[in-house]
Amino acid sequence: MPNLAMTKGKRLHQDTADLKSLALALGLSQSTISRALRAHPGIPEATRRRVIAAAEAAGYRPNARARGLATGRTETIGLVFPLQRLQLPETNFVDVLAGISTAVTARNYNLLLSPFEDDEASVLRKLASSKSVDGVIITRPLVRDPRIALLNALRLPFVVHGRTEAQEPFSFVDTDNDNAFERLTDLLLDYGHRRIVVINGLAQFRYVAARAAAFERAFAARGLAPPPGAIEFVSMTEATGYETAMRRLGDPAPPTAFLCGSVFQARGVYRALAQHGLVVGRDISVACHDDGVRGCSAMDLSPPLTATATSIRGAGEEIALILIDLIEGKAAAPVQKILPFELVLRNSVGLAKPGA
Amino acid sequence: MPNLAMTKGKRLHQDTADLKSLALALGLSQSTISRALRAHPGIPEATRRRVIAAAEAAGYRPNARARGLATGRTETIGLVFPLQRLQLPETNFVDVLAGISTAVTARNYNLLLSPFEDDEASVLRKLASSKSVDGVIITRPLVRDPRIALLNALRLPFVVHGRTEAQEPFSFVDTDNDNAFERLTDLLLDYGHRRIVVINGLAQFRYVAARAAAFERAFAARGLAPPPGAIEFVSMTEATGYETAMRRLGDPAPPTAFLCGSVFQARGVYRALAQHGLVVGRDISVACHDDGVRGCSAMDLSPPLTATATSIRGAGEEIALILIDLIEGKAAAPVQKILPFELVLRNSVGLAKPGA
DNA sequence: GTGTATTGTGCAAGCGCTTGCATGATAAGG
DNA sequence: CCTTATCATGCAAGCGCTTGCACAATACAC
Repeated sequence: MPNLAMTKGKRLHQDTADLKSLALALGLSQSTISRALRAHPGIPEATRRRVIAAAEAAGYRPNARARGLATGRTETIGLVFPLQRLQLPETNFVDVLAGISTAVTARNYNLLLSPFEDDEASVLRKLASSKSVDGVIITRPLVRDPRIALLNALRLPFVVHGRTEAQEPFSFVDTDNDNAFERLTDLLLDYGHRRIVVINGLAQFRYVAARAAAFERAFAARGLAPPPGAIEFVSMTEATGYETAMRRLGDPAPPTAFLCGSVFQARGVYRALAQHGLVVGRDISVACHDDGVRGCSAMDLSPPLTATATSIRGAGEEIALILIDLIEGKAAAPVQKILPFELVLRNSVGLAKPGA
Repeated sequence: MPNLAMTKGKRLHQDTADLKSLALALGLSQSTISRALRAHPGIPEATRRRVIAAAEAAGYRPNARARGLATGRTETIGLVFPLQRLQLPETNFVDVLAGISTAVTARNYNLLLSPFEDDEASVLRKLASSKSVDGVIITRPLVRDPRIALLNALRLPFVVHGRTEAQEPFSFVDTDNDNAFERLTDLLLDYGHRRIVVINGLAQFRYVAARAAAFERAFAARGLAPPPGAIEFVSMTEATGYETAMRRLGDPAPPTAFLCGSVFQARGVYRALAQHGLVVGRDISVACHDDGVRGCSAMDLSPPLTATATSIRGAGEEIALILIDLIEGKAAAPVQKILPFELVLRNSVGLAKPGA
């Protein structure tokens, strides 16, 4: 009887490394091997060790498909996203992805990337009905997002990166946008600014709406109303930040402060201000929210930019961990986590000019 | 007998959407359904239509695991990469990933992301023996890369992004680094430059070695020898470009031209030159290779940078397409493709100062 | 009308694993 | 020494699909 355990070393004999041959080689049944490998109770320590040693030597790894078929699990999670988000230069998506990758690796899961061009729903349906993943992550919820209902109907575990309005419960991880923007607005108000322009994101996203509301709340809390047209709903890019700032600086009563949704936009604002010969922190103030995107830190602008800081990568990790917990039954249905932020004061905010 | 084909519409009844129930509902055997769905010959058009309609109505999609187990295929390819490449800000990896994603989506395959921390070999082994993918993509080959032999031994189809020395045949897609660098060097030589500093990548990678050799070849072709210490083997970042340029500008006989491996490095060089009050294209020349990384184009520097241009995203697409062809038997074993480049002349290269 | 193709469909055996239940062996209890 | 609990292991039935082969029905030839 060939003892696979003895043939370790240089040779790779994956070809025959299935349960059956292992069983044959060890003189045990497939069930025993399987249980030993999974550390099921009832298998004596000695046997287990023997099995594990043999498996290792043979380079045995259970066939994922067969295992999946038998268990109904794939130990794979899916990340569903618009293909475009990998193509645009200015995005925090890669950071989220990095976080997810880290968590998935740590938990020994696989990550299936499911980009879509325009029909996200059908990708989700396919993932669900073909049972290629145990759960999915979806991102950037709209203000009212139909995916929640769909995924619930499909009974596919999922975690959303971001919140949304929905009848039904769902799990999400989100930045504390509301409080971050209220805090930033408060700060600017404290410094005497009233003519603040918010360079926000596109209106269809929930987080954008939340930020707008937070901005208004901060004003309202002091019995003030934000100036009309204070909030600009534009994309999250340097170019847009630049254009918007340039345009608003031409206002009859130009803003004394800009509040940006991302460091990308803030960069553009800085460029516009420089072009106008305005010194940030002295002539005009800028603050923003900083997701901690790689290579685009509020700290690296000059002057360094006052911002609410969070780690979008950390969010990615959190999301994946929660999804896996959900899948493994280690957590119950709606896990809702709002990540804290930290306000980091730097030199980009100063007192509003008295005359302004 | 319930006719699933009639119950189309709002209801989602994925729960029972397996072959067996479909067969039952249609009064056909599972084999027939399976064959009809896969357009096997011998199934009359009429039956096929009926089956497809019913399947669609029922939201049926074959269970990927079961199908995989039966066919030995998963229609999934793996991308194996150091987790780190998703964490660093300056990388062309995301662009490659975008290209791969595009191709994979177009060919209706899935993409499994397999990051590793340090032990790539064991990830590859696992992928192979657990049969979770039909093939893998590996990147950035070393000068002599053990992965080739490993993957061949594992009999896992694979395509390498980049070339390497190897006894055995293997498939790859690579930029034409050799000729691009020879061409760039030629250009600088034409302009009279001799004291050129090459800011290359880290020496362990094959493409770095190829570029160094190309540089020397261009000199040799004119019976010249490059100045000693001409080639700097450093990382591909702005910071490194800056530091290296600063250092070399302090040479007793400072370079009259810099040749950079990436736009990232070139940016750093520009910064260093500006700091020295040198005008690019007049006082000193710079050229580089431009992979077309999102958000980091040679065109956007000022002055715009003369460069050999390729599309790293296109390379990603190509790689995935070739791997899929290989898997599907549409291509035979070693497919080796070297992507062309285009030399784009801009304003960053001028004549070497006579006295220099 | 018989013989042979051709056509449409089904049977059943896997694919490689997990797992409920059964079984034989050993240990413990009286 | 027999009974019962405990332990270590195996049997066999799936999981949901694909596919080689067989078969019945129909079409065609003569």
